[in-house]
Amino acid sequence: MSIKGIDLGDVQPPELRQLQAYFALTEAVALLNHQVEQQLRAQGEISAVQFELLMALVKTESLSMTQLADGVVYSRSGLTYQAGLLEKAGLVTRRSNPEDERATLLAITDKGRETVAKVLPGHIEVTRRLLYEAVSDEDLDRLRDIMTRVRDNIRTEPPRSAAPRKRRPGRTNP
Amino acid sequence: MSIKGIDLGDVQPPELRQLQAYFALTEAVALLNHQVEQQLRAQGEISAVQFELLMALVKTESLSMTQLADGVVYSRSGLTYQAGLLEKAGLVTRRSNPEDERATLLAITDKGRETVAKVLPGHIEVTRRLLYEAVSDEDLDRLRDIMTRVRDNIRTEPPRSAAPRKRRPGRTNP
DNA sequence: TATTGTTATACTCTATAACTATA
DNA sequence: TATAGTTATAGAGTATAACAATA
Repeated sequence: MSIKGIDLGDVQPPELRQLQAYFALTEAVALLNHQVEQQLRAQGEISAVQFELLMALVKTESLSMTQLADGVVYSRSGLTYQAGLLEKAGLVTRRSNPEDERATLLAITDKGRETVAKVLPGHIEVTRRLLYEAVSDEDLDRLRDIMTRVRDNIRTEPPRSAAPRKRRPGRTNP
Repeated sequence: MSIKGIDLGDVQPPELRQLQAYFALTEAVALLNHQVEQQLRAQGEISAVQFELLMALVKTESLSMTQLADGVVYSRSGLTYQAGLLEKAGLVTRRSNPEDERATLLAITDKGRETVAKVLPGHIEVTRRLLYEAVSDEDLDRLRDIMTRVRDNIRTEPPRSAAPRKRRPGRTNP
């Protein structure tokens, strides 16, 4: 198989279909993220990352940095940076964990909850218009199942560069 | 419906399912992109954006900046920046279009083709391992169809912030 | 006047490595 | 010694606005 103009040699039809799926996937998500960023910034003055962090905190009341990092793709320093921004904006608090003085516990504030409440309807609106409008309910469930599987697949086996440090005990190799 | 710990008020079950799909989607793609970036950087010293641009040029031999911008999420200046990097690396050439001296035509070089050829097998390998391994052939086709529809849906109607300037004639409003 | 592209600039974000403190 | 987190710093990337040149 060859893509017009270049000899792609080993790219066989199944791989080509995979490439198409991959490009459609990443392009769609890039466009989607772009719009979501705008909406979150406009209505809540937060980024998509910060929204993710707030959503994680909303569900749990208090998380350590490490626990939070498990849900995001960031380096530890990047997370510290974002936590700093959120704290400065009054959306979260940081305190040390009495049971382990090394840890920092993050908790969402009332203002943080307000921000989530303020931003969430618009977020749902945007994703509905851009994502779900083009997708049947059936496909939506399928999409969720597929991507959940993909996410779990990526999260399990391969070395996560987002976690240069092993979080789980029992592993000693770098 | 409420997510533990906060009253999310208007978030009804269907919206909740949508949110779950959205988060799974973006999280999976973020993880995926991360790994792909590493592979491309390691094997070809290019970023994912640059890979996208090269792939677009491989298929067409010559594109203007505007045409290229249509396929990416970038601002014009961002594209100029990336084109500059690619040119400096010797992977593309820039020349002006004889038929419209305003335009800049990009073309991939032999070295650019070599880079694509060098990087593509690894790219396919990574996406296969991370994306397709968790997905049946059937689901893959479905995923491609769904995301293609989503992409087209986003690209058509709403105002694309990536194109602050209208590319198509006949629209005069800012 | 509208369009194509570049430049200058400022800013956001991310990662690496060194560092502190606790377990 | 290993782990949790922060800081310092450097680099990549992006966007905005002003600009030059062509249509």
